[in-house]
Amino acid sequence: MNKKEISDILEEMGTLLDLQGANPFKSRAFHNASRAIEGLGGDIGDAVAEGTLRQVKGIGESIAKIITELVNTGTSPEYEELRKSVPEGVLQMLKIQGLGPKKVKLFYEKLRIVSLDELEAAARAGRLASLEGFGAKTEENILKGIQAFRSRGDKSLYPAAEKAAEVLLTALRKDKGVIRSEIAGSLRRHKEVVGDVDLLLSAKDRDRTRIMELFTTHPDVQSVTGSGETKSSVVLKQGIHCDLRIVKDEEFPFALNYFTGSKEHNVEMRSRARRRGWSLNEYAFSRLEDSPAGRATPKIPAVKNEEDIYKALGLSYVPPELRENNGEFEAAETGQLPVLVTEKDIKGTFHCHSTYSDGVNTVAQMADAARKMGWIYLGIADHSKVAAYAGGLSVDKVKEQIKEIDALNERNPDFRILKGTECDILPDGTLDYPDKVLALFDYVVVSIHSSFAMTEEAMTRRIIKGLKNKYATMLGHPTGRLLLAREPYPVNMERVIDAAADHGKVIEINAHPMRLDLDWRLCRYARNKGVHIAVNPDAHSIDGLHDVTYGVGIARKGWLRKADVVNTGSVDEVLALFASTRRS
DNA sequence: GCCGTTTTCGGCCCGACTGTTTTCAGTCG
Repeated sequence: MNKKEISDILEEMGTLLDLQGANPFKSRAFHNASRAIEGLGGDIGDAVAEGTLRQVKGIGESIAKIITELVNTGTSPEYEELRKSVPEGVLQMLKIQGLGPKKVKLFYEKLRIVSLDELEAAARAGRLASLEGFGAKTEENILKGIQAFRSRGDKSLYPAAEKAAEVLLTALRKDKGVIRSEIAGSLRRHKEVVGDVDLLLSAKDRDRTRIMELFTTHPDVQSVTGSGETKSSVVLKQGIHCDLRIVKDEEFPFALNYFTGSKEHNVEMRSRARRRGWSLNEYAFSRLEDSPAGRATPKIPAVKNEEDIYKALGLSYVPPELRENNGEFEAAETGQLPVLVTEKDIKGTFHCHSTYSDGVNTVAQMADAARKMGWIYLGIADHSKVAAYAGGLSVDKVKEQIKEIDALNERNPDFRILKGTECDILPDGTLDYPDKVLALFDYVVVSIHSSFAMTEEAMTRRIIKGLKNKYATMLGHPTGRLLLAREPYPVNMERVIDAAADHGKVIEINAHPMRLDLDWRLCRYARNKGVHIAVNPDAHSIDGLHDVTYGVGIARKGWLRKADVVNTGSVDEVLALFASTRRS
């Protein structure tokens, strides 16, 4: 059992204790332990074997015992006992916005509701209003919440799906029979949320069965929903659906193109092939029987890779992220497609949390992980004082953190930790620290965490006022979609971007795993206005740094080049840009 | 359940919002 699985089980145990109405501090201990394990560097198996678990803050005698059992046997009596106490459907109800353990417990105990379907029926029938403290409005909100949950479905966020896909591909590539292999589908197109993972590989016919078996028996596979010679489908332990297709190597470019999509892009590709007298499918180009009258069908060119397919159709190579039939064909025809920013261009990032506020790793650990990713700087931007729930920093703490960062920088001259803050924009548009405190930082990320129920006009003014502060550098999670489950707060982003352009401020693409933010249209709008864009993971742990991939995807879909992204610059370039944001 | 002593018990993050109340509990970030 790995770190993630242990952390998830501890989290679930905490939730189950909440549902039982156990001592809230006990349940919190489990939630804390879950976070502690998540932030643990190194292998959990090693920690158990070396007996160093108890040294981790938040892990005491009882939880250390549970973790040891989980690692050694795959389960634990305490966990099994807790699971038995609550039907599975009850846990699902907690995923509905606005429902917490207290209300769910009430539904379960008073009305014997044990599934989302039953909850929905009860809300429709007005049976929830019979409970003390519940009324029509609550029922309405619950129905809305269920609908939102269902429409969201069992989709996964990009970073999680990408990680799962890489693990499988790495395992499959070890088989000598695998010639070429690639992630396909919406994941390759870098969609923010993906429904399932498509893997494609090429191999000789005689190797197919063996490779398929390697796939369906992989340790990450929970259940096999279909298996054949050329296609198998499984559900992974993370709940992600995953398909594997195996084709002949000469078919690989066509299959990769076809299964990458999008559907709209494929339709246009095929129609362009037809105009040349060819037919295009997932295996090959072929000559049309009835080619366009009066014209000789051109010879079908040899295709070795995807680039060759585009070349044959008179197009430059279209990166997967742009394949939406959204202007990419026109640009590819005339050689206007930009060279897009890549993950390798990223030299660091700015919006990360540490143990000073609600992160699980120390500043030093975060910096060390960033260095190992090949970055040359990392900006720490912990919460400001009003965000008490997240351990927002008092002014004294700010000074303490700055001192620590200065000391770390002195010791490691080859890596730079940048001093930032994620400062709340208060309801009246002022910032949560006075100017003389803001002046202490290298840069200031301003963002909204409270009072979401404003009119669009009021919210837009609030954000623009916050952003216009002399010390504000960058707008954090800009489109207000704080959670997948939550509707974005009302804001006119075009006006905010215009204001950022006028005052030389930066807009971030926030890539927190639970957040869907600046979408690619706004990204493109900002670029066209000359606004600088930063790709930030909003990482709360060393693993969270990986989520920068999410923002890179959005940047690519917004047609951003390396030069458009702030964090492709050197330390000096970045600091100079940040200094320039203070002129206004 | 964990932590850290003022060292084996007592404290553990808090302010705003919502829907229901008429003084507050539950949820969220």
